[in-house]
Amino acid sequence: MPELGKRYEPHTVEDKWYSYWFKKNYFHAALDTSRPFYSIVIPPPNVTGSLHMGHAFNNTLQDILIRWRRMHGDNALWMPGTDHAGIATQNVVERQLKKEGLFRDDLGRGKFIERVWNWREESGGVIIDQLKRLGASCDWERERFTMDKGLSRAVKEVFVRLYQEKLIYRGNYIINWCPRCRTALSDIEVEYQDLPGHFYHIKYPYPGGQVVVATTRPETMLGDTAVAVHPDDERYADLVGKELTLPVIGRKLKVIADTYVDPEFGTGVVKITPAHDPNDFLVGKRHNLEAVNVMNEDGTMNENAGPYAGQDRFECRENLLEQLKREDLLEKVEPHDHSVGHCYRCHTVIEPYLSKQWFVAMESLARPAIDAVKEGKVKFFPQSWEKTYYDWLENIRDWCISRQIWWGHRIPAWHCQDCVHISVSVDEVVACEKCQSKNIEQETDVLDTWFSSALWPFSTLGWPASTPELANYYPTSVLVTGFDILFFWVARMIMMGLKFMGEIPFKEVYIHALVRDEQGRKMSKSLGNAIDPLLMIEKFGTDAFRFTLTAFAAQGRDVSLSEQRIEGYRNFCNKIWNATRFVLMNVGDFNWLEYRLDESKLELADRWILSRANRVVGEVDSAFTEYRFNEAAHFLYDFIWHEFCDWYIEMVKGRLQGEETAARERALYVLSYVIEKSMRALHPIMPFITEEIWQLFSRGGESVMVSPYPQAEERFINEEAEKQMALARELIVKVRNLRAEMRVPLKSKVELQVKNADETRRAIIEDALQYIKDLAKVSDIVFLEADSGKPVQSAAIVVETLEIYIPLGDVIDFEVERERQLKEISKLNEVIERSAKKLANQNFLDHAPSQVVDKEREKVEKHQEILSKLQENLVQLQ
RNA sequence: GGGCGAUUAGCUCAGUUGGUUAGAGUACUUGCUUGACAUGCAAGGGGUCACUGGUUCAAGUCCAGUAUCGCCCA
Repeated sequence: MPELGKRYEPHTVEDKWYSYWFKKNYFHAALDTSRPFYSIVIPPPNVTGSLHMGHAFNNTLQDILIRWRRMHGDNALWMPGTDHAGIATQNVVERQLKKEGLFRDDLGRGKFIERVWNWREESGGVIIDQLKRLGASCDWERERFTMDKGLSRAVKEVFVRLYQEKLIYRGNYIINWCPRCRTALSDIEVEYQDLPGHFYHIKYPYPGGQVVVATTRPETMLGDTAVAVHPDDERYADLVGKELTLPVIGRKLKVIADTYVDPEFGTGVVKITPAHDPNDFLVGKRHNLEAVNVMNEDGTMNENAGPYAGQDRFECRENLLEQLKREDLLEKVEPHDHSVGHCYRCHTVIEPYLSKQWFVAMESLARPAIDAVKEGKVKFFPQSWEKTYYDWLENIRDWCISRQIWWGHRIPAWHCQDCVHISVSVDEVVACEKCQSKNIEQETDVLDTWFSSALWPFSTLGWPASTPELANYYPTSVLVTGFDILFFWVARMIMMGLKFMGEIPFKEVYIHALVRDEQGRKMSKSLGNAIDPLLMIEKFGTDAFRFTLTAFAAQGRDVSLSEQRIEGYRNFCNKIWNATRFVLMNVGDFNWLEYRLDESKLELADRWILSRANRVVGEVDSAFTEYRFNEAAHFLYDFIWHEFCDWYIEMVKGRLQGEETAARERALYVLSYVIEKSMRALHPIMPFITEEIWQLFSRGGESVMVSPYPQAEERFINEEAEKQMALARELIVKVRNLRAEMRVPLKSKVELQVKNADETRRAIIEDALQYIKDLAKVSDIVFLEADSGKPVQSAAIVVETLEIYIPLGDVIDFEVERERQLKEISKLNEVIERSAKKLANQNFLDHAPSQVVDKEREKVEKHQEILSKLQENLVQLQ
């Protein structure tokens, strides 16, 4: 057997095994129908992206599930890929062009798109390599891109079918416009932020008077086409029907009555700007008002803004206010906080803007999606997200899917230049389907990137063709994602899956929280608190990093990450490494796989650790089933470090150094068994170190990755051994404690005199004799008769009502001993008092289940016995 | 304004369906170059489970309210 270094060096190990797995083709899920199918589609990261904490967390959890199910023998497919990320990618390439002094218009659409593809070839998909460093066991052969031929075909197919069913329509509506990206956005792509602003009270004159109108966006007044009051507002009853003059522009504005106006708010008079406010737009429809657009696409004012044409919208605001002030039309300015929408891609202030866009009618798609979750066809973990999901779908609004950018799926619609008819088709249209004119042009808008993402679970499997992949891997088993894209993605996938596959896209959804910094703040570039996952991998190794994320993945809680924690789990890797190193140093020629274990010869420590090991793997397995990742991680951590290393290894050292070969070999067998089994159990979380170590113990096994996930072997579960070991451990801890407090040097061994031990416990102590001697530095244990007194110059401990004297000779400090006893006594008193109070309560006796009452009685009896012994000891000290 | 969630040790967090003396990591104190590991070992200190009230034989856990913080929606 090879010798290991003192430290675990992650990097050599990681590269080695990842390429080994790759060569062995373990990542690939072949269509083999003999095994149960398990599938996950990756939330496709942006092709422009590089791995951040959110990705690392999300993909670690997916990899755990996939590796776990693969080891269970499932035909496990993890479908990878990237998203073309329309706006984000276009921005990246535009920034490059800018450095060359170019704009996209300088290239033209065709050349620009070519350039984006080139960029994608060269630097896109960096994140794929980063996922590999994370250990992701995706089926890379099947990697997809949302702009692939196949996926593009799916997008067109869906568009055409929805259009034919009149679920996609085109129309003039108020949408959210980003003047920087120069495109429309959907409602959910706008992020609202409460910002301090102003309420401007502006006077609108009319012959014989004026009314005061309050607004937060004065520049939009240039597009006012009416002023509204509430029909029941008596203050303004005689104003309705009058004509006002819009300052600056001079346009005549009718005063209308509409219940939309809240008389309590502001002055009770509202300016109506149908082209720049969604509510005003609706008022405009009701009252047949003209909609005057005063802005250009880039956020500057257009010719309708009169003297302000050409100015930026915010510059215009300032200048306009100046003018109003000069003309005494600005009554007052009040501070006013309001919620301002920002572009989720570039954070520019969004402008509600009237324009012609394409929409998906959502209502009929939403209903089945609601039902699917209500009927339990799709289950959410944690379940609490269902409510948020219902709320959104029940109040859903139509989805604006057209974007005025170039990079994306161009809408498959052709406008006839002669008869205005729109021909929508999957295939290129060469002649208008209505008038056969060849004078047609394809729609220039592209689709919202999320439109193609919504199809991901089936488009990646080959839809619209009916492929065997689709037949077997759809619906997928689980979707793992963050709550931030519940609406963007999860809900839309469910809708599209039901619509086009007639079936849900995934059976379960595990929704995880956000990774935050140690102070619980969102990680962001601007805050400078982002931790780079690759740096962490560099510094501490992939396994330590993955384990940290897993250990903190409690359902419904954010993950607060700090380097210190990763360091802690790096130490765990090292601990595992050194436990292995220890075993290998002792193993020699012994081959545990050929060893025939005589279970009847197993010692107490063996029986105990085998019981614990088997119990733990069962617990870990069921934790994974319920997505309790943090518990799985903690079970393994505690077992390996605090049971196996701290106790078992310490307990077998004597045997390993001893002369008796049979005892030595049994210990080596158990050590090997536990390590090998633990490595398999731990592999989904820490793929690399487990492979490295498993290979050493499997003696020519292929890979831990394709070995069976460990199951609890019932015959090893041994409650008796666990109880016995608990007594031995308590005894050892108490002796150590006493030695520490009395400052007994490690080199001087102490004798234990156990008084009044019944046969059972005497047997346990005798079984554990060597462990007690080794771990508590005890020279010998003698059993005293019931009536024997306490030896002079001795301390005493009570373990499970067993009284144990420890003669210390000169070393004894009676003051310390007295304090020790007093402390124990007061602790016990508290416990007894609490129980006694319960038992004195007749209601408790009447109502509580009898086991609970019995337990309480036993507790009091036992503790009282201990207490009286402690008190006796105390008396003898005085 | 509506909804959701959080509040447990100095810090970061676990705590299943109510039932042992509320746990972990980290930090802290003390002692250890123990033949696997100082990225370590042993021992220890540290908590009015945010607050108020209620339900219950029994509440960190269930209910109501209050406070503070966070997120989503309008």
